[in-house]
Amino acid sequence: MTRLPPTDANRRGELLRVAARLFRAKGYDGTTTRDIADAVGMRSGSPFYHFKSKQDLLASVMEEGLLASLPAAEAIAGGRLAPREKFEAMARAHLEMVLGEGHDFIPVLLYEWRCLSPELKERVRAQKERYDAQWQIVMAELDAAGLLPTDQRAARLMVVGALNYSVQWYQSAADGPVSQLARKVSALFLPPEP
Amino acid sequence: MTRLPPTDANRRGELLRVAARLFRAKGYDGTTTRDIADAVGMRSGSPFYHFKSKQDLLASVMEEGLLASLPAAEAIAGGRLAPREKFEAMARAHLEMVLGEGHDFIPVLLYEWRCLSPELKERVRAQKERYDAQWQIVMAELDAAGLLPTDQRAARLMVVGALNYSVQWYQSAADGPVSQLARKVSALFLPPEP
DNA sequence: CCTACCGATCGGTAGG
DNA sequence: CCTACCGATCGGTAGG
Repeated sequence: MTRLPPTDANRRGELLRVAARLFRAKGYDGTTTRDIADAVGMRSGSPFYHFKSKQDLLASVMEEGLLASLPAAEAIAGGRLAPREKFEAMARAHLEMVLGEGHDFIPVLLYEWRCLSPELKERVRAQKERYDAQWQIVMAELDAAGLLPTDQRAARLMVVGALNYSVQWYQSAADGPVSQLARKVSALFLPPEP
Repeated sequence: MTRLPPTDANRRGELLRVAARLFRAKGYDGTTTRDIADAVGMRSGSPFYHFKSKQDLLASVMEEGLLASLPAAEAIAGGRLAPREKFEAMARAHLEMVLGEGHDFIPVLLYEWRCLSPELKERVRAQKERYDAQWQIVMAELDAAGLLPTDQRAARLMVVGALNYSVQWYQSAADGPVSQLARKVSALFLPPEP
């Protein structure tokens, strides 16, 4: 581990990481800009040198999370796996983004959405929809293979909901690794293999 | 509709209903006790005549929601329906508590849990566990009938997660009535009928 | 339940 | 990025 010299760019990155962690743990309204400044060793006014406002920091956390999640999702959805395996791979990647060590960005997106102003919602929405579109691809292929017992929209929202809710209860000790959880999700949602 | 004379008891009830609505819409930390007082036509200090603190009001909202949900859940779980029908009835009741007109209490429980102090969490937990226990009964009967392709705990948490997440996307116009959604949930989670 | 109020805190800014 | 600060707001209370 070499320590980088502090630059504007990596100070900004530190603020994003720390803000994500605190927003997740205490909520957007429950976290003060002073909490964030303290956690990175800045004075209370200094975060506003890097971000226009507290809301801007929140939106940036969400964008960062989506930007980090998209490549894996696109690779899986656009790849050549069979529908069943594609579904499980997508579930595993999704769980990783939501439960993985230091992955606080997507939970913030999920739970603090209403704290964004309408304009900032618009700013984040485009990338959010690009992510949802990957799930739609996977669900459409399942449907085409006769593996979906209900309509694609309802199925997708239920699956994603079940995965997202895992942040509320998952403990790696009790529930096993993420890959094992993904297998259970697949067993639960898809009809048994013939 | 007859208008009741204002008593301490029904003023308290008004505060609970209004607080539930505002906590759900704007979050606990995003709602001020002044917002709540305004919405029921009181002065800013008056809610504290009915509740010791803002946190006490939050915990009371949650308890109220659980107290209202428990009878239906216990009737279904303890009833004589076949496992498949019992599951669907439970899902419908759960969706009703989460999506129904004026039912803001349970969503507050789901999304503002972390805002409670440890002592207040303890106060609410007992009733919360009583509700979860009804789901456990239903899942155990499904399992005994060979209708669960994975372990009961994981299945229960996924199902409840999928149902709870519906508050984020459900629109009665686009998604149909709750009873129809419950049927889809049942089709998605349970193996096809022979 | 209202009046009148307090102490603390908060997001944000000017100037360097 | 720090210093020094402001205007606004917030949960809560004493006294009636």
